[in-house]
Amino acid sequence: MRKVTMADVARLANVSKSTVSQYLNKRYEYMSEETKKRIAEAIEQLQYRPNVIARSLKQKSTATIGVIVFNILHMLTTQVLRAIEDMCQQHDFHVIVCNTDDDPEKERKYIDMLWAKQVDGFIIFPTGKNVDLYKKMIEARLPLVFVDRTVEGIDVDAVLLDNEGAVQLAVRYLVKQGYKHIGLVAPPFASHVIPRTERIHAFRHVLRAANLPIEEEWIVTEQVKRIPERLDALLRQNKLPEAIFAINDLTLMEVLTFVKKHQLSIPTDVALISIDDVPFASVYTPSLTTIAQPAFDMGKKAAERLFMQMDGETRPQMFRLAPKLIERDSAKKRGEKNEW
Amino acid sequence: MRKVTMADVARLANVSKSTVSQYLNKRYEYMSEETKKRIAEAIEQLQYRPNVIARSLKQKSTATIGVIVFNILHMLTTQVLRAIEDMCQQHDFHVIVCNTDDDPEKERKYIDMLWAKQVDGFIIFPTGKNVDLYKKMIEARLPLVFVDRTVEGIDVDAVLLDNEGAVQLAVRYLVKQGYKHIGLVAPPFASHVIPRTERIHAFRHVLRAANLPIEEEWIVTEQVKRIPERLDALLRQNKLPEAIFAINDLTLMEVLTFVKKHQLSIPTDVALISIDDVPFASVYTPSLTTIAQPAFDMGKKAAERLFMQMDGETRPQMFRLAPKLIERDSAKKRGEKNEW
DNA sequence: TTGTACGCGTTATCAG
DNA sequence: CTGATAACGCGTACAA
Repeated sequence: MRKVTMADVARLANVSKSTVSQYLNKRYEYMSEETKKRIAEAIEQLQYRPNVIARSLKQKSTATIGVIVFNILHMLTTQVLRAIEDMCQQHDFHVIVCNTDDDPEKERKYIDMLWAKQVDGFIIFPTGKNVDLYKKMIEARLPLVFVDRTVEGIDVDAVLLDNEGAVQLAVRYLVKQGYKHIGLVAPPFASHVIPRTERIHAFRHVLRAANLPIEEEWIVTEQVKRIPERLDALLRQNKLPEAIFAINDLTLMEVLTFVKKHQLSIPTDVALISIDDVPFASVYTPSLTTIAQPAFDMGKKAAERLFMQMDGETRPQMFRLAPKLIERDSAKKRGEKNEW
Repeated sequence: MRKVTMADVARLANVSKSTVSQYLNKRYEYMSEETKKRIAEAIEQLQYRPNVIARSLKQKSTATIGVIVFNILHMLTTQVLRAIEDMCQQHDFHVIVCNTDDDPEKERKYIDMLWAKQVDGFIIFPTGKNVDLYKKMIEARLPLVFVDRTVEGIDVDAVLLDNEGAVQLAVRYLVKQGYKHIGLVAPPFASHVIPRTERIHAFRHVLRAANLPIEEEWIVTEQVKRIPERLDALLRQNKLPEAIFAINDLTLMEVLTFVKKHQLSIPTDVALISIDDVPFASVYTPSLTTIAQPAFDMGKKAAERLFMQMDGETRPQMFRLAPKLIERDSAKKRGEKNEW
């Protein structure tokens, strides 16, 4: 059961390989109907499938891109990926997906391997720790788009959330609803994690601009699993802020764990808003007010830019996509009667 | 800036291509230190990266597998995928991911394209509608594993949830907690959707075995978006069952929407259990009792079987992985005081 | 309109 | 220990 090749088809159809090739590439302008039919029959009879690998070798294009993410289990990642895959589908491209778990070593290995595999481009959620490699990719003119994070000193297309805008949306909303004592909950500060850094930074910025007090105790940046106990401590001291802003879905979960444990009432005891529109936001009681990331748009944009790069030279650009406030009940006006 | 090839390295190192090739493949047994060094230097200087595509052509292996799923956005899919990717990472394999949206046409196209791309194997969540193609794949000895669903008449490795067991776990638990009037909520019946079919079927079976009444009105199989209204109707007629079994996460969401709308109290007004351990199960109030699918194990098993097939012949086998009851508060004993 | 011959970048074989 | 040379399967001038 040897693999059938073009030569086999040619032999059976009694023509040469090139004729078969022309046929496959629809260059039938000068081909007799008779020949076409014979080739078609031979292909059908032999169940011939062109070997794209061989073609790639010649044409220097694999119609495949590599997408390197931290963890496909994160909702944002999944959605971005889905959007990328949809775009690729339209261009008859395929997507190779790799998880780095935010480990620079894994990232390096994946980039090397996919590069060797001749992928036509990369969309990466960068760990930020392989600056030399990123530079080499750019030097080699490998189409490349960063998503979610950028890396200082790397001049490349990047598609990010407008984090400052997201924080503004959240904090201003809380303020408008009458909350003045606002806390933030985030994982530990890490300068290379752009969204986190920007959000925490913007938080201070926005509070200051609104003339609100910045209480350091209310800026909880902590290992995710230890967030509930940090909040516990605040509660014990009776120092819980009136409202909590969770900077992403992971931290939101911890806040909810805390809230549930103490049977606090939202938003009466503490109001709640978060970035990432979690799927259960509307069925939770009370329904959760969130700032949604335009995940699909981000994926779409990233893919678009990548295809533009593959089509020809473009200048690197940074795109900040707009977040969206989805108002529900968890941060309703202070003192206002809640209907749930 | 032409791509640098092995020939360039050979020229610079003053050896032949074959020697470079040997070097790369670590066949240095009879190679002089001197030569080794020269080659190493040339490679470094030229920043040479072997072209895996060319190698694949020769070796008939791409170290790449195709994974074809309905929709990467589903939690089960994401988790299975993550497990597959982890396994592949260990074998230095890559994963191409494709979404079919349960459309047989898309599925056919993807299989054809990936086949042409010479992937070394397939893991598929099959739509079930391309029987001829599946058969051709098997005929061609293409390593293949089905996940989540099987297809009648196709003799191939398949990794599935033990659906009957999952339903038993759910219903027996409800019964043990004192519930007798149990309803089921599911998307519309469709014979090729194995999990759904098996769960609905098993539900009747288990009820019968437990000598419980099978009330047709309580078996709600309906378009997901219309589920709440179906439940509304039951409620209006005062015919709501004591407990509801949602056969997956999607339907669970609809039940929760219904519950929230009417401000019903769980489990007092209606108890709730579902298949799929949604991420918010423990922070919801009350926390949700669920039947968890062993998604990671499923992915791992599928990948293992695929690698076994690639290693040599194996006999097709069906694997039924065990679900797990995660007891929380949404289906606590009828009449028992709840502490949330 | 079709066939010949060569190139794509690598590996395998076999001399030397 | 190293180097020619022939594949691998396909695309494409160029020749016929």
